[in-house]
Amino acid sequence: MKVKQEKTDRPEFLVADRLHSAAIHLLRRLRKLDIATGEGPARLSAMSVLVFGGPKTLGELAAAEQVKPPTMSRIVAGLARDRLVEVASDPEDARRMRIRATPKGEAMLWQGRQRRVEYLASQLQLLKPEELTALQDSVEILNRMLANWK
Amino acid sequence: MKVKQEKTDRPEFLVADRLHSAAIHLLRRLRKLDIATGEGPARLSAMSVLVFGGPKTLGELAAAEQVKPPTMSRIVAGLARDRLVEVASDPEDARRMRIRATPKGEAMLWQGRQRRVEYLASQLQLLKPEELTALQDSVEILNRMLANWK
DNA sequence: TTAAATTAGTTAGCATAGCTAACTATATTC
DNA sequence: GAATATAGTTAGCTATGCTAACTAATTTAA
Repeated sequence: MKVKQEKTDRPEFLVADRLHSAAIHLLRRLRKLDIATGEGPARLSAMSVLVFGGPKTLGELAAAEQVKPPTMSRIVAGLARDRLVEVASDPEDARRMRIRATPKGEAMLWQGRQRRVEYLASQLQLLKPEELTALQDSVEILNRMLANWK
Repeated sequence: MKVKQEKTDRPEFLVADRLHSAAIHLLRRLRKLDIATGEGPARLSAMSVLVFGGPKTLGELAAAEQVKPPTMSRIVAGLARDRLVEVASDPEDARRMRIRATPKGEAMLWQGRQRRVEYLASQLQLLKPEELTALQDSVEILNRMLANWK
């Protein structure tokens, strides 16, 4: 362990590792709440893109979610089966499909978000106000960084 | 959308949602690096617990990773098959198993971390120094919060 | 103006990772 | 010694990721 000390002491190394760990454990816990909505994280994330970003083609959705088309194809099929999205073919190009959230889908997303935030908020209460502020800022830094990744 | 404005304007709501989104997208990207190690995130996370926390029983590992025993049982079986961990029965209690990382397992973990940090570091260079510092602090706040969750 | 190439999405089939229910084996308790 | 409790496993389901190979539609080019 001692010989590897120089490696672990590099600050980006530590940030990378701790960030990885935090993301894994955060998602594991939030996933349990999401089970109550009856939908998994990939579906919720796709719904979120549709609700906040408006209708998208399958390819656009796959790109936004950084998954391959077959993966998104199956996710959309599931959402459509549950009437959370509506699929229509693009009149301009019959290969494309327009995917939009239904009112049912929007409602589901709001409820899930509500559930998540109520749980998270109860935990955030344990933080000092300045910690919450710091976290808030960093989440935006993180999201900006993620948005700019190649 | 307008009618729901009060909800979305609550700061914890926004932090929760953005954090959720950031965690999902961060993990999707890191997962792609981890593919190069030939191991999935659950395996890497379990290895990390073993390497940094020392040998554990299956139940302890499952608890640390917040998954059910059957899930961890399969993960450990895969790690053992690949000789990344060694399993020995506890002489005190034959029901228990002592799971420890092998040198091969430790090496794999170091390499994966190395790969991750090199990728992350290249992205972190795009941040201002004070943003990196802020992120670093917040990751610790987050990890503390996660550690204290019931 | 057809033929070739490209693009959008689907289908089939594989792996990982989560779960519950039901099981085996060992320890503990009464 | 019998009943109960505990540690892990096995079987089988779901969801989510992938690649390879396909269909259908559009665009490009001969």
